[in-house]
Amino acid sequence: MPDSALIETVRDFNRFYTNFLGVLNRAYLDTPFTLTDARVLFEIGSRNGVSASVLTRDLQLDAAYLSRILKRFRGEGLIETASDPDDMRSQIISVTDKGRDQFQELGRRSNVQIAERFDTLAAGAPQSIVTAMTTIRALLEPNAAPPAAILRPHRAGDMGWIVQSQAKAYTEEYGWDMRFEGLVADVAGKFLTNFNPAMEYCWIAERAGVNIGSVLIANGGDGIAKLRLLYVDKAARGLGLGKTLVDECIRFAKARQYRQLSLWTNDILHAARGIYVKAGFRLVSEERHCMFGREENGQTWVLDL
Amino acid sequence: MPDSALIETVRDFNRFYTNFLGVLNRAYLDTPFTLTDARVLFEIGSRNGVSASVLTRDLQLDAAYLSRILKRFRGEGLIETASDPDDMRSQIISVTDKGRDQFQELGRRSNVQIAERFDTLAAGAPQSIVTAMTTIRALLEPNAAPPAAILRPHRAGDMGWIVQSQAKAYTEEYGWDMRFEGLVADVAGKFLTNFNPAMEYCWIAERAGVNIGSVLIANGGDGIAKLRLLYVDKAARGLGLGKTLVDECIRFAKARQYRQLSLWTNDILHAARGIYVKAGFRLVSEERHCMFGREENGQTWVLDL
DNA sequence: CAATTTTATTTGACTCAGTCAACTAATTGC
DNA sequence: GCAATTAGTTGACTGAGTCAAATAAAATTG
Repeated sequence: MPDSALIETVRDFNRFYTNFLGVLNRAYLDTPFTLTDARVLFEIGSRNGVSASVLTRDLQLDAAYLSRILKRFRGEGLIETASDPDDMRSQIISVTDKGRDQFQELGRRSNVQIAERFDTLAAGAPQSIVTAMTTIRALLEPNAAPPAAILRPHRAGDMGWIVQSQAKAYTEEYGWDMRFEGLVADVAGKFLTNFNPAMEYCWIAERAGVNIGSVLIANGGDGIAKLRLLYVDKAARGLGLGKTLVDECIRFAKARQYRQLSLWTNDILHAARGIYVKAGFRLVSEERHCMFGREENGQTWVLDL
Repeated sequence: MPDSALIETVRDFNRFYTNFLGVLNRAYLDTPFTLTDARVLFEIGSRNGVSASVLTRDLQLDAAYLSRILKRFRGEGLIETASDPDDMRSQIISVTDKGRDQFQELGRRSNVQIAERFDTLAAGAPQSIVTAMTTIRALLEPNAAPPAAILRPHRAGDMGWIVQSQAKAYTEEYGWDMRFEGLVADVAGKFLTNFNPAMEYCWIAERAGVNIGSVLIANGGDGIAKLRLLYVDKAARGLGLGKTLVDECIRFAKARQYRQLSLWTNDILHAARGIYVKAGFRLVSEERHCMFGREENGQTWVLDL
């Protein structure tokens, strides 16, 4: 549950941006088109044939209202419609040359309007605004074009991200206290301070510029590799990402000729344990503990390589 | 003149956000109020007396239309108006208790709506979105006053944020390597693992739901308090926040009857050192080192309490 | 396979958000 | 002192958008 300060900031921004858009959208008063007219024409012009019911759905418009807009556009020669041979109820709408000229003219006016508004801003401000807009768009609409997750090596700040994300997630999901965050920070700190790139590695899973998972291998000595800080963000679970991260660890451990891969987990982390079992790990010890405020069952698993 | 790719991105974002706001604003259909009603009531409720002409200007509304809204609100007992003694044409509008209850209810519904929408997002996404929104707002409206920063105690994830932010900032600003992040993680981990709330504390500076600074006090034994991990985000510098954080540390250390406050810094951190000097710290030792990849001059400062 | 339900689209009737013009009262500026 | 402007209100009106009912076509059900 996002905290109230965050929610208040979103609402404040929404009020601000409603006014901002209101000023921009009033420009349509200089044309015979309403904002809705423009949205419809633009959507038709951006697609290669589209049905009215699809427009109704995507633009959240009343079907009767859309019908009237389309009738008017047909009358003005901006669009043409043809019956859909696959569904005689339906019509396929496309834009005419005249219509394309019109929405391109609307586009030019909109471009000029934004250019004028942005010319008044400080140097560099437009680029920063666009970067921020892209961030908001990508985060609010992650499924729009779900880019593939990639695995990459860690870089500055990622250990902090691991600490923050796991602390928040496990405090919320299991009620663990700050000592858990302390332990994760300690593990992360030691990993970085003593990092040996020949035998150790950290993978970060990232999607659309946002971190969504992690795992690291540390050298435990005596030919034993330690798999640590496996984590998949709630929003990215169920996609096999955890398995991918563990598989990558096993591959790395074998390539570096470790003789064994070892890990400590808590049995309450069911999804993770399922991955370990399927990967061939065996349980070698377990003990009850209260390290994080709740009584848990810690377990050590190993995989012979 | 901003380039066409930038303009196109702005327009694309505006189309997206128009739809996003359209979905949010439709929530008002569950109340007898229109979106404009809500905007008016909210604006009146957020100010300590306001005139109709000011509302007309700030909300970009037709004066006749606003007049009707206000008449209806008066009829429903949501607002009350009084003549302005300085201008008998003008009226000062204020919200009644009933009106305040009403817009607080609208606010609650809006909060729930946004909370539900944001709960579906990836961990960290709400924070990133809010940061981006704050950036857009500040750049499009440079004359608006930034919201006040607050200091609060740490909670789950904050140590991770400290590690991440300082690692990114100092890698970028000074080229320090991962061992710096390792050290910060180690300090943070030990602080949490051994946390003693009677003698230790961590302050997080937050603005509009976004973390912007930190500092912590750890018990170094022998009556010595250690000031650690002082940090102010680049976007919040120059406002005296660092001094505020240090002052809070000194106050806490004195209240807990430590005999001395000690800290280790690097002289390249000029702003921080300036704060320490002004606070009365004295330099007791310094040594060249290469702990983070670059040759730096580490310094230990102390303040007798 | 026929009957029923659902979907796509259109048209009629209607609501009401918002605009424009004209008005009164008060203030400002020359 | 008077003309111009501002603050606010009311009357009349436009048109964006909604709701219901209609026809035609497709999908579903028994």
